[in-house]
Order: sequence, then structure tokens, then C-alpha cells
Amino acid sequence: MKDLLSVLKISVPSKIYIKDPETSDLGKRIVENSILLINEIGFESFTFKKLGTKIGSNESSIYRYFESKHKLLQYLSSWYWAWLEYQLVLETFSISNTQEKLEKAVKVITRTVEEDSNFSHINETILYKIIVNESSKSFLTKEVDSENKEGYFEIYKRVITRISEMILAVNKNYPFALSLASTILEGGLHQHYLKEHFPSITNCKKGKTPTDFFIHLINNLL
Amino acid sequence: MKDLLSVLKISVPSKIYIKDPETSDLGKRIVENSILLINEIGFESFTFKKLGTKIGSNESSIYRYFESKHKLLQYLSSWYWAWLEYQLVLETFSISNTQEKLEKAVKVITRTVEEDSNFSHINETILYKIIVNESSKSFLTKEVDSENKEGYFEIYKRVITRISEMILAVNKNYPFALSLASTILEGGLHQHYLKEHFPSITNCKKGKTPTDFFIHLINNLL
DNA sequence: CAAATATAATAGTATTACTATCACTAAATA
DNA sequence: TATTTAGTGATAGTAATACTATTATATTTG
Repeated sequence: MKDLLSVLKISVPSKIYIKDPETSDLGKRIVENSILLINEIGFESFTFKKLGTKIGSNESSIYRYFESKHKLLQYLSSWYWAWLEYQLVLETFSISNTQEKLEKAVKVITRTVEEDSNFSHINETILYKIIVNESSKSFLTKEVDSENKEGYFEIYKRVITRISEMILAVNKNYPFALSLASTILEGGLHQHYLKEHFPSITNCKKGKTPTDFFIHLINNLL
Repeated sequence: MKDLLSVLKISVPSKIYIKDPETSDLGKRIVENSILLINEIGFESFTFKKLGTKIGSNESSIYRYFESKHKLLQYLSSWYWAWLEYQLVLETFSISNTQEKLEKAVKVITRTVEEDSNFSHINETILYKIIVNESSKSFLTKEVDSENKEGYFEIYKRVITRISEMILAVNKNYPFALSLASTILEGGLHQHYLKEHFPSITNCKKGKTPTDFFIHLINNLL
């Protein structure tokens, strides 16, 4: 996996950034450290000024890469979905049994990202925490519709479409494949969040993961 | 229902506000118009200054009721969950058949709030839109844990607990009642959001509602 | 070596998210 | 009736935010 990814590049919709952060050292430091800083202080308190200080660079230089912190969050989200899609395809590709394939897919999209695959400057484990805590904010805005038209959410939508196809492969008569797919994806993140902050309204904890919940769900539903 | 509510008062955790907005005309105008304004321009663009202008009052007066716009959002959310809990209890109370009771409950928590029950200055239809679009932001912050300890999310958690009890009444061996309950509640809001902004990743549309999806789900799962 | 490009440094702006102070009015209370 | 006091409004002020613009300097490339 590590080797494969060394020749592949995660591709994010180009309209999200002004200048591709993958093309320079500064760009990579911006992305790498924005993940750390957002994780530390939260998206609301995160500013380009603070990030500039952290990376020993100037606020104005960061603005050459991203129009706003909101766009940066969308970049990080898209990057994560692209990375997840890659994991998803890789780990399910060779499975021919439809049931088994779907189970694997659900595992991939609902599991905690625990080990840093480390093929890049991006720490996926920490990025995953940001996805759990902040990713909703990337689309819950007044600008969703225009941003959606611009293609900002293409990868996210493609992941859901892929899952829905696997659902239909198991049961072609199931009438809510897309809704189930989107529910598992967002619901998985949400259960991880609850486990951390609202343990009284989830059954998930150590030894009983969101993955177990959703695997049990699809096995009894489809 | 209208009559019943005229003697009942929706009760929100008192730590959320500085001064109870229900106790004055200005307070009610703040709440009433904040709902309209947040719906119009979105929570990010919403400010107390703009709200002050809208209600012909002063920014500083609004700060006498709410410490910040974040607290105001939490107030609106709590108010909604309290209102929903009331609907939930009222509409399921007299149903003795457990299956039927749960179905009704799922209907109540996943349906679109369409008619304004109009028992107060609060427009529930528009408030519901805010819940769909903005309510996640009330807990997705770095302050969740301390705010949770202060009891800000009590009503929300109680609604989920109630649903989970109804799930267990149908199938006492189902091992994920809380997770299923929280998934239906948040998932319902999310499907409504997708229907509006990302129709390509949901099966929900006119004539095929989030309610249909979740009713079908529980009926085949439990 | 010149030209283009990337970055840094500095300054500046409108707005935000408040806090503080003071004045005024209406209602409650002594 | 006089007097607190509570509620609201008006004004001012502050530190920080979310940028934009300009100029200088360093680095890369043709």
C-alpha cells in the first residue's frame, strides 16, 4: 500500500484551492500543520495567522494557496474522501462475493483510522479526527449549492455511490440503497463522535464499535 | 394540541441563557426573529448587530439575554428538542402495541415539520429548517464536554433514550438500541438535508420520504 | 544574466464579537 | 409619594478576525 501510493497522488478538485499545495514545500507545510492546528484548537479558533506562526511563515503567503479557512477545510475533507475511496477500492476490489464485499466496504468506511499509513506529509489518523469533528461544517453553509455545482463534493458523492452499488449487488430490490449508504457513512462518523462525547446515547465503546453496529445492521436488513 | 400547549411551557436548560427570553417582550422578539434571520442569511453571517437592526433594538440589549450567538443556537436547538419530545410523548402515549408505537415515534422524529402549530411566537416550520441546517454546529465545538456537563444537551439525550426504549420494547435482544435511535434522529435530519442539496446521494424525494426509509429499516431490522 | 515566480514583511480595512458606561423610563416597593 | 431597581437604549471602545494591497527580497528558470 505504501509503495502503491508513492506513485499515486490523491487528487482534489482544483477549484478548491488557488495554488495546489502539493506543488511546493510551503504548500505541504500548510496542509500538514493545518491538520495539527485544527485538531488542537478546533476549526472555530483556527486562523491563518496562527497557522502562519506555527509554520514560521506569513499569513499572506497562506492566502496564496487558499482563499479562506473554509476552503482549506474543504480541501482537507476532499483529500480524506479521496484517500478513503482509494482504501475502499483497494480493499474490496478482489472480493467477488457480494455480501463479503459489502461487509468489507462497511468496515473500511466506519472503522477508526488508527495507523498512519505515512505515505505523505499528511497524518491520516489526526485528519480522521478532524473529519469526525469538523467535516459537516464543510457543507452546512449557505454556499452549498453553488459549491456543489462547482464540483467540490464530487469525491464524497462518488464514495456514497460506490457503497450504494455494493448494497444493490447484495439485494437488488432494496429500495433505499443511496440513503442507506449515506446513512452509514455519516452515521459512522457520528457514532464515533458520540462514543467520545456522548457515551450515554450510543452503544459503541471499546469492544463494540460503530463498525459492529453497521455490519449487524446490513446483515439483518438486506 | 394548541390548547394543551397554551398552559404548558417549553422548558430549556437555564444555564443556556443569561435572562430567560420568555419573560419579556424583547426576549420573545429576539428568539422569534433570530429564527427568521438565521434561516435567511445562515448562522455564519448572523450577528447580534444585524438582529438588533431587524427588531429595532440594540445589540447590547441582546447580550443581556444571550452570552453569544452560539448560546442562542443552543437555546433554539434545545427548544426544538423539547418541542419534539412533547410531540413524541403526546402522539405515542396511548399506543399500547409496541411495534405500532415505535413506528409512530419514528414518524414523529423524521417527518418534516410542515404546519406551524402556532401556539407561540416561535415558527416551528422555520425552526425545523434551522435544525436541519445548523443544529450540528451547536455541539461540534471544542467546548462540547464542558457544556455537556452543564446539562446543555439533556433534552436531546432524553429524546434518544426514549426512542431506544421503544426499540427495546419491540425487540429486547437488539444490541444497538441507543445507536439505532441516535442514527435515526440525526440520520433523519441528514436525509432531509440531502434531499434538498444533494439529491444524487439519497433516495428521498417527493413521495419517498426519510420517514419511509427509516420505517422500512426498523421493520426489516428488528 | 534577465525575467519570472514565490515568499516575506508590512500596512491597512471593514467587520466581528464582544465589554463598559451612562442615561432614561416604567414598574415595584417602602 | 418617594425611591429603588430592573430593563432597555445609546454610545464608545477593544482586541481579534478575515481578509486585501503593496513592496521588497530571494529563488528558480529560460
